[in-house]
Amino acid sequence: MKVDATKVASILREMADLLSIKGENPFRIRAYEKAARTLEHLPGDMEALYKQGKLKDISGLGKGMLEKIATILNTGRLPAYEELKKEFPEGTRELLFISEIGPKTVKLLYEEEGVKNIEDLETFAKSGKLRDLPGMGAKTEENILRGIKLYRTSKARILLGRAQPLVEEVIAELKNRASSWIEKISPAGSLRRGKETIGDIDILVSSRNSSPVMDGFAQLSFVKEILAKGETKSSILTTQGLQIDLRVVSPDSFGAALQYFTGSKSHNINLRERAIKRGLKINEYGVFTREGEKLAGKNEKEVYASLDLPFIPPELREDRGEIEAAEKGRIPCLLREKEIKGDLHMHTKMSDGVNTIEELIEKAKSKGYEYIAITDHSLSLKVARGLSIETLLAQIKEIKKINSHLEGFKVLAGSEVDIKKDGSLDYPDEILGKLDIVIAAIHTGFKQDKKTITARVVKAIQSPFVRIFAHPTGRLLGEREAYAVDLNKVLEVAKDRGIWLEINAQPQRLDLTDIWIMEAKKKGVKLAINTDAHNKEGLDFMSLGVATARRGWCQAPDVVNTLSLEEFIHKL
DNA sequence: GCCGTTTTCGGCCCGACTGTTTTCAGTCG
Repeated sequence: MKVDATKVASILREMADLLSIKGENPFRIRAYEKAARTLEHLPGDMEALYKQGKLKDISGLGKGMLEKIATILNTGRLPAYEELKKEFPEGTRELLFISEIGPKTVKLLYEEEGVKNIEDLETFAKSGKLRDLPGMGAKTEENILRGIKLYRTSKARILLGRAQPLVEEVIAELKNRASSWIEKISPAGSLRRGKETIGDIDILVSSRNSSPVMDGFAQLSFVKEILAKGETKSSILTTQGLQIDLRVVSPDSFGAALQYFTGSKSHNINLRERAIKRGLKINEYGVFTREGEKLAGKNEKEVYASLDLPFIPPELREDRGEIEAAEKGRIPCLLREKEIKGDLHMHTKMSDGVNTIEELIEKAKSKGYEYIAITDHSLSLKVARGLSIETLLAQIKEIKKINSHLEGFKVLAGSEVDIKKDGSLDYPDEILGKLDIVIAAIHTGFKQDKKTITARVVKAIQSPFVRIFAHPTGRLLGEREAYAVDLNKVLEVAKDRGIWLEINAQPQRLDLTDIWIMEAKKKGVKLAINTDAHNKEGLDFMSLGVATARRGWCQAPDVVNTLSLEEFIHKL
């Protein structure tokens, strides 16, 4: 049986939860959590890395964890895990997902009252007996019932592309209600780190008087329920069921608080451990000496500087080696959106888009681009009105004509050509040869096994006409898993053949993912950030693609569409 | 369970808010 990193990670994570219910040493639990997180983000084949002895070099994977991984790899089972599951029935772990309920409460409920799943809990709370347990009361009972309801209706994480406009609205309205008390305001949390999905929204404000800001926040038009309201921290639930946390600090702590609330959690833990080693203490108010003297806090730069580190961009703060890189002065100068000079993947109304080529040009020019590629769908993709050969030839002709009127801007005639199930391309070579740029992509047969689909992609990108492999994993956030393709193999072939991999900037795709972008960069494979726009507004998704690229440590030279028109033409 | 520029034992990030308590435990991020 083949066991992958995701499977091992989920076992370790489950063990962490069960150990916490058991009341084990919290640091032991944290070790399991960290190991799980590490494996979840592991690029490449875990088993291969294990066999090469490379896993032991990863911080957080010690002797004990490696033994467990080995046991799972060799036997497909883990006795320690099975023992734990005997102690606490299946449903008890799920109780942890209910807000207000933590490990202590689960243990109490299970051992004292035999509550072993959410249904039991609901019955027990409704009977009014929960309030009689030690440390519980009527209010807690009510909160738990609300938590159960929330859990059942809870929506998944929301897309970065949806969270961003929402947070802008919230900030605008908050400024409206408490403008004279707000000095600075900024999103924090995973939104600021540019993560592809967001669990809840964090906003930070600096103010000399928090009460009016908190009052304004509690009165926002989005508020369905106020979950907490204090001097420095308040939380609301919006009408759409999204949680928004607001923190207010004094201006001289804004940087420390922004650093702290931007996270990630493990980046912060690393930073704090570093502070301790230096005899310092770091919290959301600043960096302090043992004697309590404040060394930094006003802005993030001085917070990092007080720990002898250069500023680390938020997108890198994921505990993926950024602190070590910072120590060595190797924080890359990350790609900026204004460095993007073109967009190589978009659709017109000839296939499944809504705008004309001219409308797309106008929008692209307004973004300061020097070139775009028109890449409608190909022949056999009927659902997206793929272009017949005749229509494609007519489009190429039209583009030529348009180009003859353009100065300092060029439209490339392209196509998003389907990779058919056998790996062949959807237009004959003589047609592909007439195009300026060919993007190959998979739109059917997602369920092929790893070997088949990898061979299919490899065959396609060996075509001399293909320049870009689009949305390489095919995932749709919240809808569809990535297909089974072996990206390590694809990267190897792409490197050999000089194929560019796409970072598709559609909010639901953001594909390649940050981890694989890092891997592509490591292997020397160039990337193209494209919006795959189906209307002209869609070109604005570029910022999401850039954020994802930044999370993958990309610099301008890693991305082909940062090249000027003149330079780019030579690469085709 | 992990880890080491106070290194093989003894630490391990830190504070706010709530609800239950008469001083704090549990949860959360």
